[in-house]
Formats: sequence, C-alpha cells, structure tokens
Amino acid sequence: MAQQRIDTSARLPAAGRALPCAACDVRELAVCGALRPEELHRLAPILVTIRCEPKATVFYEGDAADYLFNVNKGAVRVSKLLADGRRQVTGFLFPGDFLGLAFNDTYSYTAEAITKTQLCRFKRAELERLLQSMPHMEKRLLEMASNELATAQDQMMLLGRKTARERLASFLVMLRRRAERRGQASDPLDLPMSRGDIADYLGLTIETVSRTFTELRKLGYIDLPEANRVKFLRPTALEDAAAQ
Amino acid sequence: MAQQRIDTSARLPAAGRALPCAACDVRELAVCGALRPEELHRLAPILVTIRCEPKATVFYEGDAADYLFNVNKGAVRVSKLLADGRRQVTGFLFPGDFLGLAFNDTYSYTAEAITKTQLCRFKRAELERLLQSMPHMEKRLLEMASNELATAQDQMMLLGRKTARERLASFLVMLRRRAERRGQASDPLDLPMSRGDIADYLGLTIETVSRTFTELRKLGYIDLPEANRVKFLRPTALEDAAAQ
DNA sequence: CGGCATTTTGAAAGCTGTCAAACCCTGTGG
DNA sequence: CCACAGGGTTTGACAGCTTTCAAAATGCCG
Repeated sequence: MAQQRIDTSARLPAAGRALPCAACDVRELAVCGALRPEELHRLAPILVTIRCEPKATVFYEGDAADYLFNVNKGAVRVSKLLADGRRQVTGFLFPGDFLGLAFNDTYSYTAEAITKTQLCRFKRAELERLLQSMPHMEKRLLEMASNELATAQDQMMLLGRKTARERLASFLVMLRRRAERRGQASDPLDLPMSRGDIADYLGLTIETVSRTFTELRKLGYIDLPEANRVKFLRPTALEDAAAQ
Repeated sequence: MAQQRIDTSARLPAAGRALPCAACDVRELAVCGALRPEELHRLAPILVTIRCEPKATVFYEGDAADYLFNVNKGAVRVSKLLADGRRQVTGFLFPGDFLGLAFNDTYSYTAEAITKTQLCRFKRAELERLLQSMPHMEKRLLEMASNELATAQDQMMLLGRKTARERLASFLVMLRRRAERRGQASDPLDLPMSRGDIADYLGLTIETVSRTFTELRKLGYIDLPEANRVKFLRPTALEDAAAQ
C-alpha cells in the first residue's frame, strides 16, 4: 500500500545551469507545433534555456509558480504525492510539450527530468506582459489547456474503469502516437521512464506492470528486445486491447 | 465488468426550451464568483437561458462544440463512455461552474442534468468575437481551465492511488467545500447524484459505494438521515480519512 | 568478477467486483 | 386505505484481479 519512493535528488539550482536564450534552439519549438515562428520570434527575448540531468527536479509541488516551460529535448515526469508517500504520475512530457500551464500562484505538482533534458523557461510575469501585445497567444494557451483537460479526462477513464491490460495497452498506443506526431522513431519505441514511473502513471504496482508487459508479449502484440524498448508486432490488436 | 447503464433519455431539443436572455438571472453568476458584474453586463446580450428536467442531455460526446454554458441552478453530470458501456463520470457541476470550456471542435464528454437545472448558454463564436474587446476575459477563462486541470490531477490521484474509503471521504469533503463556497447548505448536505453516479465518479461499483457509506456511518464520521443526505458528525476525522 | 539497482516471476492475501436477494420508498390502482 | 409494481439502495456470499511479500533473474558499471 505505502509506496515510499521519495526522490531524494537535490532540487535543480535554478540559476546554476541557466544559459542565455541564444543557446535555446527555438526551432525545436516550432517543429513540435506548439508555437509558430512569428510567436517564437516575439518570445525569444524572455526565454532562457535550462539543461537538466536525469532525476533533477524542475520544480516541486507548492513552489511559487513563477515560470512556464517548454520541453525542448528529453522527457519530464509530472507527479503528485500523498502525505504517506503514495505517488500519482499525472503525465509525461516530451519535446514540444508545455509545462507549468497552471495559472495559479503555486505549482500543484512536481516536475522532474527522467532523462537528460533541455527546457525553455519563460518568466510568467514577463510572459503575461508580453501576451498583452499578442492577442492570439492567450487563445493558443487556452487551446493547449483545453487539450490537456481532454487528456486528463481520458486518463480518468483509464484509471477509473480500465483493467491492467487495457491501461498498459492504452499507454503504449498513446506513447507511440505522440512519438509519431513529434516525428521521432516510434516503432522500436524507447520508454525513457522506469516500471515504477509507469506503475504510478497507470495506478498499478511495478509488479503488475511487469506482468502485464509479459502478458502482452505472450499474446504476440508486442516484443521487448530490452526492458525499455517496445516493438509493436500487432498494433491493431494492441489498439483493440486499449478499449479506447 | 461491463456496466451497461446507457442513458436512453432523449436529447434535449436545444431550441425547444430556450428562453430569452432577460429570463436568465445573471446575478446567479456573480454570486458564484465565476464572473464579475461588469463582465456579465457585456455577456448578457449573447446569452440564452436553458432549463433542463432531470436526465435531460445538455450535449453528447462528439457533438459540435458550438456552445459554452454556465450552470445557474441545479446540478450537471459530465461523463465519458467506453465502447462496451463502462462509464467514467469526470465531474459534477453546480451553480457558478462553467461547462464546455473545451476549445476543440467537438465536446469530448457528455453533459446531463441530474436535477431540474438552469443554464446560461453562450454561442462560442459570438463569445470569441466578444472576447476580443475584453482583454481580461481570456485570462479569466485560462484561470478557470487551469483550476479545472488542477482538479483533474487531484482526481487522478484519487482514482489511481486511493482506497474506497479514501475516495468516498474525499468526495464528501469536496462536495461540502463547494457547497460552502457557493453559500449553500452544507451540513446536512444534499447529494443530488445517485449511488451509480458516485460509483462512476470514484471508479468503484454501486455496491462498494454503498458499503463504504455504511462503513463511514459505522465509524461515526457521518450520518445518513436519508440515502441522499449526509450529516457530518466528525468532519475532521473525515478529512483525515480522505488522505489529502 | 562483484555489487547494486531494476525487472521479472512466484505464491498467497486482500480489496473490490460480481451475482443475488432483501429492503426501502414512491407512485399507482383497486 | 391497502396491495402491488418498480426503481434505487443495502447487505450477503463468493470470486477474481491486483497487491503484497519474497526471491530469482537481468543488466549496468566500477
């Protein structure tokens, strides 16, 4: 029941690894469709690039929400903790995804890098000032928030009503689609997160996740050349198993 | 496993019960803090009041998302279905809550009245046109979406990691807080939704919800003078049981 | 090679689900 | 007024999926 996996990695010293904005490859953002070139041009002056090592914390639940981020490279895990250490991973972020889209005064979740990661950081106050002269931008943010909401509702369906097999199948199908959309390799698909991360995302235990991987492999839907790499042998069967 | 509770109620004929905007008590909105008086004044011309009987559908998952709503009176259930009939209720809306805040082309969920309900309806296209002359408004919507996201993440934690007792305790504590915030009676608290609705919201079955109500009653945390009315006997103990 | 973390597998327990029946309340009709 | 029907809720007994506890297997890295 108690799943005490408190991450003891030190918080990322925000100033320590900040680079001047010129270092940020803004084209990364454009490629991922999050922002348009003209929007990037306007945002470039207020953006700072951050590089994180695996297990570095971008921010903690409860921190003052002074910054917004855009993931540039790598992968980020977003999670919440209960007082007794139980953890729920609410999302994984990949290049092009926004982070910190919470317009409250504090972050309501923790964000941690799970691989070497590069992020663009925007100071919220500056962004909001800039947004006043970019009438479309606020609508874009609203669209993004709206998409996140739809995703969150799908996840509630997964957590509330799907079986372990359906959850893992849904997860793999979702990761594959997102990799395709980013134009990244999607058939031998890399899983940057651990079994524990997947378990906490799917509302299961590590053991059940592992057993369910084995189950999907024995069904011939996938292959696991390595623990963190998935080959899709019968993608359609896997999609059916996801019970979308 | 299959929980076929398909609602066969006919869709609400949108034109049928629409009333002129003058009939909408816009003060209701202000009271609930969703909108400010000056904002209401601007919105009044494009808003139409809708009245729904219990079980009426406001819109279905997949419908063109042409309207936004603000719940005025009553209670609305928002849900999604899997192909085999399993249902996940993603939220309950009460007076002051916004509905349809999805800026996609179609609704990603179904909204149904669970009591006699009154809603203010805004045509999205008109609202967006109006928003261009209301710079603050878009930010307000973004804040609302952001709050919904935070709520959705709490719900993921509930569905993924909490026990049945913790789920029901969390649910009752949340309903009580929201009733207080609206200034409605919150101690003998009315539950407008059925056990089935609660089950589908909490990712449980009707039987488990019922058993857990009995459990909380036997623990002395609550009383159930009627099935749909809760008296809070030990609110602090209930909050502890919610494992926030 | 050895140490350590992660993943996989096994066995058993437990919480919640399933199936079934009783109970309760309300509305209808004799 | 009472009998009856019907829907929702509660309770019981049992099954099953997932968890828990434990140990083996695998992979990584010094």
